[in-house]
Amino acid sequence: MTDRSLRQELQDTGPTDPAVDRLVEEVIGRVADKWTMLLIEILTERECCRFGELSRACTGISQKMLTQTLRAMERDGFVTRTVYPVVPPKVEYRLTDLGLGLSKAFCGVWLWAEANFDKVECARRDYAARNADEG
Amino acid sequence: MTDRSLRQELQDTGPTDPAVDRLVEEVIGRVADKWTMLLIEILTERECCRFGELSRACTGISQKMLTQTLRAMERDGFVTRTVYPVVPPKVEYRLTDLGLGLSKAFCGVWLWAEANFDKVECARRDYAARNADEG
DNA sequence: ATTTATACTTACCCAAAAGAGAGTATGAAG
DNA sequence: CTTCATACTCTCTTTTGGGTAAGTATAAAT
Repeated sequence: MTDRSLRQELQDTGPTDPAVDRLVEEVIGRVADKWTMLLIEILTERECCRFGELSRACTGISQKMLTQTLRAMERDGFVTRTVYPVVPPKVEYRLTDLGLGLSKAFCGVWLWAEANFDKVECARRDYAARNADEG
Repeated sequence: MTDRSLRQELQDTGPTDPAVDRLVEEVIGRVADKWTMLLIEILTERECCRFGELSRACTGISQKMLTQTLRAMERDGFVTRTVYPVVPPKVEYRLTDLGLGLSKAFCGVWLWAEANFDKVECARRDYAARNADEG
């Protein structure tokens, strides 16, 4: 894809109504979040997860953040939350179609990150070196 | 793309070295940010922008945040910053190849958001209604 | 009777993020 | 001599993010 066609693809999606713009940006702001992206990736790979499983898979997340992020994802329609009335409690999370669509959209970002994280590291080293000399 | 092939596409990218995982997640954490995404989109559409132009295009951003985000983007190698030694100052920002690649990766997310923000709104209404009754 | 397991919820706290607003440099225009 | 333009930078304050730890419910296992 060329720069030109990319620019067009972004512009051809509509007459960019400012109200729609705000809504789109709100959704982006909500979804462009590390934990949300990670959880969506995990749920894409494992399909169906209990709370504890997600907790173990999502390295570094606290219980609080996990609960909080999952609730937000449920509210936004990305996951379903199924509570089994047993003791001890059992709750299963799985992606909805909407969540799966988001997962596909994120896929490109993950692939880009996997392919380019080394370039980012390089850029940081260069920047640091440049600023040590001249800055 | 089916669920199955998406899962495979995510898994086929390598033996998932935990060290690489952490680096990838760090980059994602850095890049999955509302302002970064917005600025990359604006710079994709306009190609070359001065500070003030970005400030006007990126509704709601403060000067401080704009400077800060642009610096981080420069450090990570997504934009170049060209300073013209004139008065009043003139500084131009434009995407690097790396930044353009990221822009393409984000493209899917923007298109998804434009196509699905209404479904998210729906989901939120449903969730609120459900919790008003039963919660 | 006590422990265990699970998925939370609540309360408290700190650090980091982010906004507001003033200050800076400087040459040209009036 | 004052004003203006631009792209910051600095300081101060508020807001948010996110961690820790304790509490809850309850049936089954010991």
